[in-house]
Amino acid sequence: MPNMKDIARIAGVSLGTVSHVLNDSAGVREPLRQRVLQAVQAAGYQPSQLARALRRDKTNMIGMIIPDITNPFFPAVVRGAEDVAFSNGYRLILCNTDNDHSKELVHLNELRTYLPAGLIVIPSNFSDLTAQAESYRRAGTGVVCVDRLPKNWSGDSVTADNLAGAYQATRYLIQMGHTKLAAISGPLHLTNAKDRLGGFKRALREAKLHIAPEYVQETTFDKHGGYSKTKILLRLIPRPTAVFAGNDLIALGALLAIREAGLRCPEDVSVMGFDDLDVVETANPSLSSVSQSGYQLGTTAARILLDRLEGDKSPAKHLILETSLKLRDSVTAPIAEVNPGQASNRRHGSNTKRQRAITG
Amino acid sequence: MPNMKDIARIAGVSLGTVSHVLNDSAGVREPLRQRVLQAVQAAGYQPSQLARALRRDKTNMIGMIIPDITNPFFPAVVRGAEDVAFSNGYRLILCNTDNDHSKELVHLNELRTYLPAGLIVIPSNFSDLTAQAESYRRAGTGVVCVDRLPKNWSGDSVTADNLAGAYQATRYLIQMGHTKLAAISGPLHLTNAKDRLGGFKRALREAKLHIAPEYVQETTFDKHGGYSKTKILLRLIPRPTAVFAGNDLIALGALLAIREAGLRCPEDVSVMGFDDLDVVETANPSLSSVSQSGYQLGTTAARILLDRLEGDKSPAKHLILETSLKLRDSVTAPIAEVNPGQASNRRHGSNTKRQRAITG
DNA sequence: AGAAAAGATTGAAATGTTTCAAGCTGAGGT
DNA sequence: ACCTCAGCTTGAAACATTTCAATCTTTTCT
Repeated sequence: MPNMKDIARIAGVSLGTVSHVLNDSAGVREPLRQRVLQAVQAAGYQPSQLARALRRDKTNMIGMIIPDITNPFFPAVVRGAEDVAFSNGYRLILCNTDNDHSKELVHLNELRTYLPAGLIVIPSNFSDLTAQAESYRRAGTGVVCVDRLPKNWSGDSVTADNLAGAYQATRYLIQMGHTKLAAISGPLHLTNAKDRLGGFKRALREAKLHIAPEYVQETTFDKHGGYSKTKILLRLIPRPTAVFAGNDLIALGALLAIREAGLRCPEDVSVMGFDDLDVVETANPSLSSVSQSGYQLGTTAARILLDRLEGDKSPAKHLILETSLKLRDSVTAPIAEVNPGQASNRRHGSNTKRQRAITG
Repeated sequence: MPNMKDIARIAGVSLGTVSHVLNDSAGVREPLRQRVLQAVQAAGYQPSQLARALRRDKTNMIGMIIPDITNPFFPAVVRGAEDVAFSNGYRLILCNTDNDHSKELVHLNELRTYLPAGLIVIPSNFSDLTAQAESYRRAGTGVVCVDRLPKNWSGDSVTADNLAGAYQATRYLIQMGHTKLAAISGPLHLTNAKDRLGGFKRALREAKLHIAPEYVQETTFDKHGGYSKTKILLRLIPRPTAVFAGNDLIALGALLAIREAGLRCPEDVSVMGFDDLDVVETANPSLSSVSQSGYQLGTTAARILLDRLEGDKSPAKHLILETSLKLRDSVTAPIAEVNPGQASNRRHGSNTKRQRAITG
């Protein structure tokens, strides 16, 4: 691998000149410039990112810390971030925390020694990111939080409008005629889970519907959580006719539990998910869900970070992205109640293209 | 951030001694050792990975190049690789190629300037990895290929036993009584697609079944490909009673097309997938599939790579991981043919736990 | 006890950049 | 023709480590 010294020799100029040509860091007269550029071409020279980073005290790598790439919501976020980062010359270092804040801490500490230009983080459970980010920021490293926020977070963040999305979805369920609603929330120490439940409750309040506390269950954001909590909900009397799930995985678990209980969705129980993962379209039945764009979450976070790296000193940004309601087959009016026509209509049209988006 | 010089000063020793203590690169007498260690503790010193890499001419980062993290099969591979890499002190740089070999080339070239310790690659379409890897190897950087192989690949590789998996699945379809079989293959320039189709054809040959060429369709490894090719297959006369899909996404697309054609799966058409993604369990109907472990693909590749980095000079390894057949609701005997009892049995038991694994 | 060998410690060079101060060149004004 | 000044160009220092050769200590053997 040729280095800058080689280029300097080939072009017959000094080391400094080569550097200046490469970085536009000082005016270099055209003939010299050309000689350098040609030498670079001829030798196939590529500057060592390592040496450059050492000297500059900053790499062009972005640490991306997420709970688990295997969770179907996160890949889109990562991809969004990678696309923006890559096209601006940055690379992504991927770290999985398994939602374990001590593993997150290990990543945070070890990443430091690589001098990343910035961090994009989906915080773990009980994340201590707020404290850690402080020390990163002192070193001039940007930190952007995505999807959910750790305790006391005051830095940049990008999240979906979880509250509005859940509110809208719940209001829709109520409009369809449901009054026996239940919710299965994600872990309530996560801000996104909390906001979603908040939206659910607000819609209930506005409709003057009261539900007993056991109609709201809290669990982990996965299929098994949805499955086991749905089993509990289905034993309640009166049985809920609609379940608002904290995310799609919970909703898929709910579907399983409903089927296993010998009940049908949506005839006996309607289910509403959150996230609108690709897979819910092929679920049985296809799942109605609150749609949020993980990809956009990722691109937006990366964009904010890059702006910071380019010197944006404005106060912390808290971007909230819109959600929309995707209606499919898992929600219908409660059976033998108001609007039976609409209900049956909804049940039979299993044409895959049927899908309405209510935005805002 | 304290550096080694600070530690040397605090401990009252030379720079070299600190380095030796930290790397065990030379015997250091206990009292000195302790002083150094204490100084490290006291100052909270962490060595700069950058400087170390510059000097050693090698980072502890592993470049992971994959088509698209958003494709549901790949996250598990990445996660497997990350787990092994992380627990051995390595970090993963994630690069998406979108199956575009020129984008792959860009990544390959740019990664070089970071001096990665190794590369784990799921090659893109028409990948030129073979040539590129040569230059990496000359620089002492290991390259391991996963899931599918580029042209003329002779280096380390880890793949699933695509041929055996497809063979087994097809034989099962034949055992169930199907004679009108069809296949929707992934792009045949990809080795995994080719092997799967090979397995399919071998099973046909052994059973002395002949099918016209139009019963084998080739498409991309995604839902849309499966959807559009299934539409073609369903128009053939006689209509196939079973479709072997090149992967689960194709199979999910097939499910859509079948439903849209007013037909039912499995009653009218059985569908067999490949990969056994998490999501196929909740598909409608739940999908029978050839199961392969993406996670294990990832861990195995990382393991091989790390062994190489630790000096394993043995000849190129070509690991082939076993697959197993996961039976769910999307496959049944052809209707009104042999074995009607088994068929109806299969159709009605939609208990999610029903699932048999036939291994080997 | 003395010499040799083995082992511990050190200082400096080297890794490939960027950047800063200093020196150089050439143009423009007198 | 000389001076000034601006703009180029350069060489060297700095970044934080590893490693090698050299020096210094200790141990071991006679």
